[in-house]
Amino acid sequence: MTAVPSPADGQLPLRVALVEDQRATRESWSRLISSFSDFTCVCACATAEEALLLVPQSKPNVILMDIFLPRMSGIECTARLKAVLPKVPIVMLTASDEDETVFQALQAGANGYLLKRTEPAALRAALLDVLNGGAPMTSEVARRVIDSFHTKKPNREKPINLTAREEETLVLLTKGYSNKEIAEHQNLSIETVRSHLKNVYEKLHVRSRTEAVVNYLSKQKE
Amino acid sequence: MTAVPSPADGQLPLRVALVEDQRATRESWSRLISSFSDFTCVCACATAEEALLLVPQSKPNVILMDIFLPRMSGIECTARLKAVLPKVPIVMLTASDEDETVFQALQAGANGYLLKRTEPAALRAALLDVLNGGAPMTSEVARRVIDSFHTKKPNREKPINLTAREEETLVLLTKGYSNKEIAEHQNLSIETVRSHLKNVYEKLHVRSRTEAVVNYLSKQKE
DNA sequence: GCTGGGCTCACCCGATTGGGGGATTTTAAT
DNA sequence: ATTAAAATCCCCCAATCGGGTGAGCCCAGC
Repeated sequence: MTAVPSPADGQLPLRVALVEDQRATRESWSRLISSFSDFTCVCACATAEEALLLVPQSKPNVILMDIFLPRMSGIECTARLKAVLPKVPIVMLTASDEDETVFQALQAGANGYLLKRTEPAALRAALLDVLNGGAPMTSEVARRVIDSFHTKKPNREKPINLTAREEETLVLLTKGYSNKEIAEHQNLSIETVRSHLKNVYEKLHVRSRTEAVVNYLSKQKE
Repeated sequence: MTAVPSPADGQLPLRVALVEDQRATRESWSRLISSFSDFTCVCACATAEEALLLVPQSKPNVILMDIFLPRMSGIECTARLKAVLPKVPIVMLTASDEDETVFQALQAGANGYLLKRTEPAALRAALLDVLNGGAPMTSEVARRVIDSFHTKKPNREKPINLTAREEETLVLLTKGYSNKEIAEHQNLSIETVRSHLKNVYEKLHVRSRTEAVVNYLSKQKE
């Protein structure tokens, strides 16, 4: 959609920052990136701490970040860099296939996710993709991300029929209101609110407002 | 990773089912798919109802589903087909860029998501991708999916320092436990729990357990 | 026309919660 | 060694909450 940002859209090579703890990998990736005519690796850091210091100064157009770093993880580092450079896309790199880290990284602000065994051509494509606002991912990773959308829904039960008032009351509950506040908010007697709430509790099989709120909010998230 | 499933991995063409209400589009896509030597369009339905009837019989290896269908949406249809054919990947098609539908479709069980203006070659690649367990998406869509992981964080405030015990107590609150239950769970006096809770309330600037829970859960979601 | 469900409200009662004081001990940091 | 913060526990008190029971009112469907 939008054109590649930053370097005046001219012929200046796109600036890549790399964070990777293993020296051999770091150096070979750095060389690989600079070998592309339209890219240059302007920063190659070995640790998260170093990255926080040097990456912002190197004014990169895109950042490649290893997930596993000593001490501070690449995820934490991603979150912190995003705070300083919110516009610069960050692509995570990982050798392995842990499920958890994918989401943590994405939640930390990562824009893409690549396995380290990516081919040079695919790496270049991914860099261009993310610079154009895309979200490069390998098939496997995309699959896992998508899977997180279908996650466990053995929810074949009845959808629980709350009446209009009961629903309203429940929603106000989830705003943190007390019964009195809900009553005022709806121009009802406190007793009526309590009455609706009793019905809600029964229908949701809970015994307290907190349980009801947790129950309701967790269903919203799905 | 895994090889393309089903047709004995021999030379049998891969079976595609198509659900698309607009006749012109449906027929041209159907022809396009069958024009690939390794694919054949075995079913082209105009409505969700028709799809629910014919698609399972046509034993497809993959399903292409338009999002916008008359009466029952492609999303609802996807959910129902997934109930019958859980293993068959479904790729959603859409002409427009609505944000909401993406997630609804993915939650309904869609495995990929393509814009209709996809090139023939890219369509073929996407079909192969999803059959190999990938999750084909255009850059734009992938971007939106990824964005859903970083949503809203104008949270530049201080991170609120809860002590270990306070945090534990708060977490148990969000499980819907009462003070007594928390006390038992942690082998503490109820008074201690109340004490921690008072501190939590003060730090979070809330006045009730429900507010604390809402506050905490909303931060988790980000 | 009757019935049932939803909505409204009321009263009682015991348990829980929130807010206000403390006090003591353990742990960590200076 | 001194100090500060954290963690533990206690008591009091008023307010809120959860559960039970019951009672009118209105509207839609049979």
